[in-house]
Amino acid sequence: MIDIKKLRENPKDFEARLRKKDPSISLDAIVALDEQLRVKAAEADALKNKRNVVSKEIGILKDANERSIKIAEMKSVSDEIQAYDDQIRAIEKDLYELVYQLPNPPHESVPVSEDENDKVIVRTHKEKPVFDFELKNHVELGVSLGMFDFERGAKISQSMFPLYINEGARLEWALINFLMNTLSREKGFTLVIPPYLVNPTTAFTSGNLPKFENQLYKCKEDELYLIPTAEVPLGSIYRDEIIEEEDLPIYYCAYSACFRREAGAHGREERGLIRVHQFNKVEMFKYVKPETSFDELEHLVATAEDLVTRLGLHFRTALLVTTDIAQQSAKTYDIECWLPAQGSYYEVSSCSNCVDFQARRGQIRYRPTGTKKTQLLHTLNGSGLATSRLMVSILETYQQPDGSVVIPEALREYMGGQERIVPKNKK
RNA sequence: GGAGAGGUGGCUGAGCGGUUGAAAGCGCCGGUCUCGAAAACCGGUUUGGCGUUUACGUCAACGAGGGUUCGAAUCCCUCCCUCUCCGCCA
Repeated sequence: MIDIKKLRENPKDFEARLRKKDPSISLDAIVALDEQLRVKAAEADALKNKRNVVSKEIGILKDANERSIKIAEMKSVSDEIQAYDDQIRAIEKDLYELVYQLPNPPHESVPVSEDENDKVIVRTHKEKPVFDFELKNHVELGVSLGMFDFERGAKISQSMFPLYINEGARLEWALINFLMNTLSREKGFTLVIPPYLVNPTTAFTSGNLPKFENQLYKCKEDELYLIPTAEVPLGSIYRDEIIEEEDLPIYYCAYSACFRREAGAHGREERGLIRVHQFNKVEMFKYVKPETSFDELEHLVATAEDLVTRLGLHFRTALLVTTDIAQQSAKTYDIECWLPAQGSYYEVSSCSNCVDFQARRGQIRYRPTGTKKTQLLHTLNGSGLATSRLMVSILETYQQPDGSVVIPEALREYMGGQERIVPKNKK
């Protein structure tokens, strides 16, 4: 959520910044409603003050006549206040409906463009692997190796709900273990197992509600949403709390299944595991002091890059343009792995600095040492990493001419030393 | 799921219709004392909005949201959460 006080100071400037993200944004209605709200609230406050003062007098008055006169007088004041409060509620409702739709303004360092292809490739790692045989894509590989069964997944649930079997499931768990171990043992992240179903306030804090409700699975009876990423529960751990400065920064990581309705279009090349309704991801989340948040973002990206590097994959890191970053983010880097059979790069991690956008929604604050005044802190999130996507890149990158797949060295200790996944008929 | 009890400031815990934003104790911060510390004593110690701005004024908040009332932490309704007992269950 944006800072309405800052908006008030210079609406045109604020609007210009927001338009870099979404050119259709106009703040005129918000500014007008905010002005109305403050006028009404000031008038209502004056009346409430009067009522408070006189009500106290009534409490100590002995004379019955005087009492009933004042009570009658206050009765009409109260009616007036009631009318004001009704109006204020209506204005607030209109105002916040609009404010909740607004995205986080992008940081100055983000390239301004409406074309996602204008993203800046800031780093690449390793060369593209070269193959001297005909490549299979991850679906062909995974199915022939008995790792996935998409038909039966659809039978059990729906299409785009994958079923991992045998070495598919083992490799997925190996990846998750590798990521969780590395982040917790070497990178200073505290391990978390969060709830996968969250209440509306939690989904609001992350930024998913109200604007993107149609992307979430909902348990209507219980007013709960299935999480689209562990970012959502991790970001509400300290909601409505005040943290001491000395306790910052706080790093958490969590594995979770992620559930997304993916309402809208998907390309036909997004088969297999690339875009599914349920996938696995290890998520990193940071609570930090505002002045450190952009440095923390660079560290977060470096951490994610290190994870991909250890898996021996070719990837590139992209700084996304203003119109391509998520609404809650001020600046986002994507890490894109090379998918040799598809001949394209695909996102395996997205690292964002949300600055105070989520902190304001969730009232997550800290108290700078030696001061009385609290301040909103900054939150960051990054995939570390999306294992279902990684699986695609690993299979396609490590495939062999005989249809087997070599297991990346970093994962072997989590696979009981196994070095290769081979087709059943060759075992 | 059934029956009962309860949710108050960093914590413990009073208040149950009228100077209570909230007693008291603990904790914490500052001061006195001390070579220093402890003890003792004195003072301070929630958060947010609006307006002026070191000070200050005012509104709001006692799980959340509604309602009753001139006036609500206190009464009523709905929801959420915690605890105890029973049931069920990995």
